[in-house]
Amino acid sequence: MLNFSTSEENYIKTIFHLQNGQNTVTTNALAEKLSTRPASVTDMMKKLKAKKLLHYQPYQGFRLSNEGKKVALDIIRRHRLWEYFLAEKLKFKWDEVHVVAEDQLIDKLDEYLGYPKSDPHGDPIPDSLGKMENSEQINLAELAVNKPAEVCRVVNQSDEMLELLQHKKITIGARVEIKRKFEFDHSIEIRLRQSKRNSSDQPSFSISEQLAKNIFVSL
Amino acid sequence: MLNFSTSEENYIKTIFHLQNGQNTVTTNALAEKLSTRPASVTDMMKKLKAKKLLHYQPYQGFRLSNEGKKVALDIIRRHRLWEYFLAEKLKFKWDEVHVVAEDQLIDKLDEYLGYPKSDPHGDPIPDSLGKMENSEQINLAELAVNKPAEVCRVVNQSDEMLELLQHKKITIGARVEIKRKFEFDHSIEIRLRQSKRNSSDQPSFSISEQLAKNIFVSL
DNA sequence: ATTAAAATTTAGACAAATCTAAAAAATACT
DNA sequence: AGTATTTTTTAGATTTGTCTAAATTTTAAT
Repeated sequence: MLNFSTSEENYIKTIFHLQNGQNTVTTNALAEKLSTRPASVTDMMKKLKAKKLLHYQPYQGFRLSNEGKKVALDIIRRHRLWEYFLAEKLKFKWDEVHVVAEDQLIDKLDEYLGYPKSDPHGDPIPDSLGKMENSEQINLAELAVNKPAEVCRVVNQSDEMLELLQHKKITIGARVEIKRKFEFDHSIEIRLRQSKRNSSDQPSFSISEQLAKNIFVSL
Repeated sequence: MLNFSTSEENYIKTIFHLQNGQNTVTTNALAEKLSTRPASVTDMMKKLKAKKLLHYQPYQGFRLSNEGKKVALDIIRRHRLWEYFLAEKLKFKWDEVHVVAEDQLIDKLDEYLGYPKSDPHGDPIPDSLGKMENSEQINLAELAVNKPAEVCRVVNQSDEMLELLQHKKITIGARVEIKRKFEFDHSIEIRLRQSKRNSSDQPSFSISEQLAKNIFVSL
């Protein structure tokens, strides 16, 4: 099934409710229900007709096609399950569930979840005042093998370091991971991970443990 | 705190992550991270600067203002709590939580909630195939006098209706009966019956036939 | 210190969703 | 039936977020 914008979904859902049975829905009725202008309704009707979600002849009103009804039911299902969740789990009053503001919702969700301090990836969750546990930064030499991390600080500004950073394109924010650690010469083999765009990994290269200790990463 | 579009939020969150510490973020870095074009980034930066969410001088990179950081933390909080919920309650794998599709989400939510058949207003919830129970319900205006029934659905969510429900404590599942119908002004006198147990009746009150038509009951 | 390359911004365009004002069609009213 | 009123549609504009291509600024390299 295709994808619809929030606006399209709103129109579809509202038409479904207005066209009890097989009645045809009028432009004005729909405009009023959606608090919009008749002209906007007409515009949208053309689009929904083009997507075969409804039957529509100019000046004749409209009704959902079978496809449109399917979409409507899917939308209604989502909205009602969501409202059930708000009332049943987050303890909103049953007549509040329509107009729950984002902030309220998040605070209740936080409460419901038991004020977790970090998300499934281990990233810290700020509290409602924006306070967040300092995500611990560790130096690159201490990073576990194969664990991607983000370069967040470089404390040594020696020529050697700057040379390395520039040459290997290690920048703040770059994602890196360690491929291997070599005990015998205290070097580590690392690799930059490009963003999704360019998903082909860069070649790996080695740097000394000494230098690595000056590069800080966060998970 | 003001309101931001999804797009703006994405930019703010991403800048926050890129500018670990007090570094300045570059146009290209941001464009790559967001899978968009540098020109689009510049456009958005102008907007965010106008909203005082970041410091920005052309060609000089940008960093979030204090206000911008506050907004970023709020966004991050929401996203991480949501991911925590997906993983902890809906049992998504920790590495799936980023890219959960709407359909999957709703099906898991349905499962988590125990496949409820109606929402907090008593409206039936379609199943994943779009099938919906239509239990025989009649509207309160059509209920016979002195015949107790159970409120199972309220279809009109106008302010007037919500006011009435709250004031008179009419809730889904409440037992009601009609004491009299007044033809002359199209009003009906109704009374809530407490549970069968406590049969001490509440005071009765009148509501318009018009409103009553929007309250559905089952016998 | 110029020049070449890379990064960034501007200019101009487009799609989505809305609006106002005006035109056209349908309906209601003598 | 013929006019007035209401409803609906069209035309043209606006806002948001994006894009491409060209211009500009910064940085790197000889």
